[in-house]
Amino acid sequence: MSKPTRLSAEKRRESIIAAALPLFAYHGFNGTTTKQIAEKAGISEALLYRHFPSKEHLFADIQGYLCQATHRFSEIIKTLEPSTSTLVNSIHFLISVIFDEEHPGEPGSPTDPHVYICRLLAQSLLEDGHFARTFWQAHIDLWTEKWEACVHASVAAGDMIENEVSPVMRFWFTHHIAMSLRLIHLPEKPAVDYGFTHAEIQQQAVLFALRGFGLKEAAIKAHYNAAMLQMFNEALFGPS
Amino acid sequence: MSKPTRLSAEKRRESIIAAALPLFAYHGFNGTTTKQIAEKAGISEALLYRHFPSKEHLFADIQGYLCQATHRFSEIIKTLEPSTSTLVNSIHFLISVIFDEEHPGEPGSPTDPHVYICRLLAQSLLEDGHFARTFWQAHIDLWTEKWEACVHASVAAGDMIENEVSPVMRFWFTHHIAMSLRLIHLPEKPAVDYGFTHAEIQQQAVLFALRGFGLKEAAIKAHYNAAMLQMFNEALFGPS
DNA sequence: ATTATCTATAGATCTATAGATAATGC
DNA sequence: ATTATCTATAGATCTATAGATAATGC
Repeated sequence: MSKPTRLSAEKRRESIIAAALPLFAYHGFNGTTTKQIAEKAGISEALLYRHFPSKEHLFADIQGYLCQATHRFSEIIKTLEPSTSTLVNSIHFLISVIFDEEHPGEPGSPTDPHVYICRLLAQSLLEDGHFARTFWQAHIDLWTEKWEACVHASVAAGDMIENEVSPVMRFWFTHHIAMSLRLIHLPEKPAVDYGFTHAEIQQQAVLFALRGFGLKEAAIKAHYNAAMLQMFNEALFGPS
Repeated sequence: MSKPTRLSAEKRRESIIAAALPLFAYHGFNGTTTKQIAEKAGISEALLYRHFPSKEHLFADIQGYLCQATHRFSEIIKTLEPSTSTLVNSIHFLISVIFDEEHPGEPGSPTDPHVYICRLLAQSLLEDGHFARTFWQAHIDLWTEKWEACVHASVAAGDMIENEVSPVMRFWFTHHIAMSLRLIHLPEKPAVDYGFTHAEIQQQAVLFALRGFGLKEAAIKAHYNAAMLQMFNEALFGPS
């Protein structure tokens, strides 16, 4: 503790960011002190200020770092053929990705950054919204084109009722349901007691969204199999 | 300014709460100083502490004050007969109430407290969620019973496809769409550019929700007339 | 020789209180 | 006599910097 390993500038920067991210996410910009960050990173406050000119800069750098979209899915998406099936799977996937994030054991444990991102997004919406705007622009643009194609394909296949709601808006509404669910589950004790398990809520959200899109009942029955998708997910990401 | 009117304890308390609410809403608990509150209320910090033992207490009292549900609608709701029509109107109304709140001119202008409530709810979700839980419990319990009745009536009338999603959950999903829309429009520049006007977004959200509920196309066409409801709203609440 | 790191501290706030003063109501 | 209000300030933080020291790499 009093003998911190000496790191290269780059590594130290990263270690400070890694220490600061959970603190900012859980306590907000104003609720986090440079002292806390330094302590968590195992360094002095002075060193923090050698790497970042100010607390604001550190915060901005963290946000910038998170905006570098994971284009990991980008190529997978391109390979998917536009169809009802792809649409259904995508809706399920979208809701899962946003709503499924497991709670980190202790605040600050090395979990995937999604929990932190959701908190920072909400914080951003309470401020000028700049981070949220940039983040969504970077990430969502990858999807919309394929989604629109899926809607058209689904209508053409007779699986979906043609309707006046813009395909992109339907996508956003689905996203928004998942986002609110996530926000409500941010506190240790969820802010709403729905009376259903996490899996049930998720499944019902997907069904609501599928109907919201205008999918016909027969198509839902044919293409949406929650249990199967659950297994699919577990195979991909490991059991929850 | 330097000659503040002398108020009764009760009136002064209220004036402090009125001054503090917008500040807390816009800058958060940590982002608001007792000095700012005192200045806005036109009093000294010392007086603030005569009325509230601490900043935390003031904040808690504000939240408590906001949780006293406006039971204004409570009686109206009781009179509504469960029907497809009532369901459609309620969905429209729910989304309007949450999403429609106009932006206050300057932060702190005496607007209706809804804008502030939304911000405080979001802040609460980033903390322990206690305020959000209490607020929703107080307000939403009024609705659910009637809503379930509407869903059953609608199914019975042949307007809605019976489906496995819990009626209450369908209500929450609708609420959640509106809440996310509101959150995204909290910043002066909305965090998402949907490419539609406010009215268009709202109308599409209602249609998405109606379909999400399982309403049949014929029933939607028969009962949902956005333009008419808009006029209805304006007659009730004045033109926006 | 350069780079990473620390200790110590200045200067600015921020919450909260002590103690004094002015206005009201009986 | 009571109640509302103020000025002044203590004590605790909090951000950021100055200046010194220890480790690395050529």
